[in-house]
Amino acid sequence: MSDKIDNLEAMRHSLAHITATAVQHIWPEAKFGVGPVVDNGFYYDIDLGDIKISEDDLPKIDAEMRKVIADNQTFERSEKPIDEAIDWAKQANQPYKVELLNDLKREGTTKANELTKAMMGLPAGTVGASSGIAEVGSVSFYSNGDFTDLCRGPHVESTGKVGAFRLMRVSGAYWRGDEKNAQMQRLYGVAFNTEKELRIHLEMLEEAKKRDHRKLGQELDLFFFHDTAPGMPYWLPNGVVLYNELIRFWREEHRVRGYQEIVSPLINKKELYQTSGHYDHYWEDMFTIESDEESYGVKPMNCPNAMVVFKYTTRSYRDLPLRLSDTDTLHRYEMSGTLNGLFRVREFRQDDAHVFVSEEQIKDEYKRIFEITELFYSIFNIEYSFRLGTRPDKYMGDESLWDSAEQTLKEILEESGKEYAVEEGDGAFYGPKIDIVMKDCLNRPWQMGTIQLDFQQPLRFGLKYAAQDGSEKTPITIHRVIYGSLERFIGILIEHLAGKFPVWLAPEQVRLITVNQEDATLAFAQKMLDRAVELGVRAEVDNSNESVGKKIRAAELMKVPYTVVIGEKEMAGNDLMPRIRKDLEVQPEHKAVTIEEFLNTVANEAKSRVSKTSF
RNA sequence: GCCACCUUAGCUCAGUGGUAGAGCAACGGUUUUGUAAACCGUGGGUCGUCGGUUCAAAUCCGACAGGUGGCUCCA
Repeated sequence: MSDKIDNLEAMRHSLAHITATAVQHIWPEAKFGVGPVVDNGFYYDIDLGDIKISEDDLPKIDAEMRKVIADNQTFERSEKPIDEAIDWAKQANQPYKVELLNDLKREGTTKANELTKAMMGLPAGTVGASSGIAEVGSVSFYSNGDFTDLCRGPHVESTGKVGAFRLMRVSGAYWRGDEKNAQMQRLYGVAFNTEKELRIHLEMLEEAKKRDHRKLGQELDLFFFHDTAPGMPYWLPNGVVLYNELIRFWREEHRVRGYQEIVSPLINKKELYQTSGHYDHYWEDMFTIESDEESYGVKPMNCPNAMVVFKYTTRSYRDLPLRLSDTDTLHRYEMSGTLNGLFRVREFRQDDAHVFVSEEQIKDEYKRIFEITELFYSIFNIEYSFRLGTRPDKYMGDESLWDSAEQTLKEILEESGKEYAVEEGDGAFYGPKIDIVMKDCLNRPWQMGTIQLDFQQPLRFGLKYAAQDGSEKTPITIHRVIYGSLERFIGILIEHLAGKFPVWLAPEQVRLITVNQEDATLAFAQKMLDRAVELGVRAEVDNSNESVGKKIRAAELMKVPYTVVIGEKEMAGNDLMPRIRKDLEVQPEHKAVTIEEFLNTVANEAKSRVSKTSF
């Protein structure tokens, strides 16, 4: 770790501290939670009772912070034995700090200190003020001016040395992340060493807004949301092209890899979910229907139906791995506050498949699935990472089975040589999983694909196959999606490409622009359009009574890959000079081509799903 | 669901107590255009919904709906 990073860390810590200082100056009754450093900045959780901080209060807090900074107060570090610290916190009327300290006492400060040292890269056993590590049994405090806060540090020397920052927003946050606890108010800030870095960060945020998939979804006429169905997208013709092309690609690649597609009911009796176990774990998050005195659930996932399909007929070891895929529409009653454009919706489709395997086949099948993953994610050239989710608090089945399943997934990940993170307790209730995570334009992580191991549902549904030795065995199910949901994937795709889709995905691949409104010009354009349609190229004619410049601009704004102007020259038999969207260009000077060359090239590019033009 | 904020024409936005405005888009006309915005004109809004305060509400208050940023949740 370089000094600069350490300094940035200390600086952000100090700013969180200064935020608390300012809040206490303004609202002396404030009770403080925690104020950690996060990506690009810091936050502080504060309980002000009935007083609600709104964004209008930020300038006031900011001004107070800058006063403290202008004072250049020294951060005085001190240590207290844990019991004294608890007394201090009680006296200071800081119940959250008392709670933290009591927990620290229970866990032992040694462990906490060693953890801190590990984070700071210091050797074990280091203690004392110079290292910033408290003696065993003690905790550290930092004081500046009239404010003292329990804090592990490190801090900068004085309040004047904190670089550039900006308070960004305020939001609610549950104490210790548990919704059963009191809701506190969280003040967020970003902070950098220099004004310039801060400015660059803020500009980046502005740029990110331009590629927000919700904004581009509207500008490019891809989809919209409506009060009639919150959280459920209406897909417009342009968006449906994207949707269908992605599914077409998926079908082609899965068909050759032995997947067979099924379709199953969207509405199922509650008994199905009782059998699968979803009734106990998921019923509250489902849309439900009472009809003919029966209770139905709108399906939130495909697996129970896939189990039914497996059980439909006798199965043999010869059938395994049995790979059943589907893209049925799913509904989940997500909490209103969590809905977010295409990233979290209540209605969506997954590029789903359930692979039924014997225990010996798990590893090999996982490898095959990893290969598919690699293919799909490399074609879009978007960064992704793996995340292993282990047994959650709410789980089904016995622990030893979970442990061995988790071990298997770890081995698979290790063997794949890919880096991965472990998220304890993040598995599905029926088994551990490997998730593929991608980031949106604001760097927020989203779970995309997921590959889950399931020993439970096959047991619950009583799935059996005839083994080679004539015995009956229960298969294991691998649940897997590559894109994740088509909705979320399209959202990520829009943001990463800023709406500039490769030719194979572009809703409109070619726009023909007429120079004038003469009948002959229109007829010529129409003939070229007919040929394009014949070759499977998605083309449109813009014959509006506008200047060529304006029509070019319109095509450019819709991010159409190819624009061709049709006028006297073309009609006289001259070659076309297609205008190529900048990001597709391989060379600034493109060559003239005949209509046939042009349309065939576009058709081939779309078919081979290349990301650059060959003109 | 929780906290804060937002909702005015198809879109982007102005309008803070005296019965609604602009640009773009749309439509009509003039023009007949050569690679990112020709010109003139026209239509379009119960100011998210419902209720309240007031002589008077887009504007103040409340509820609800939808959305944004977080929290929580996340198969």
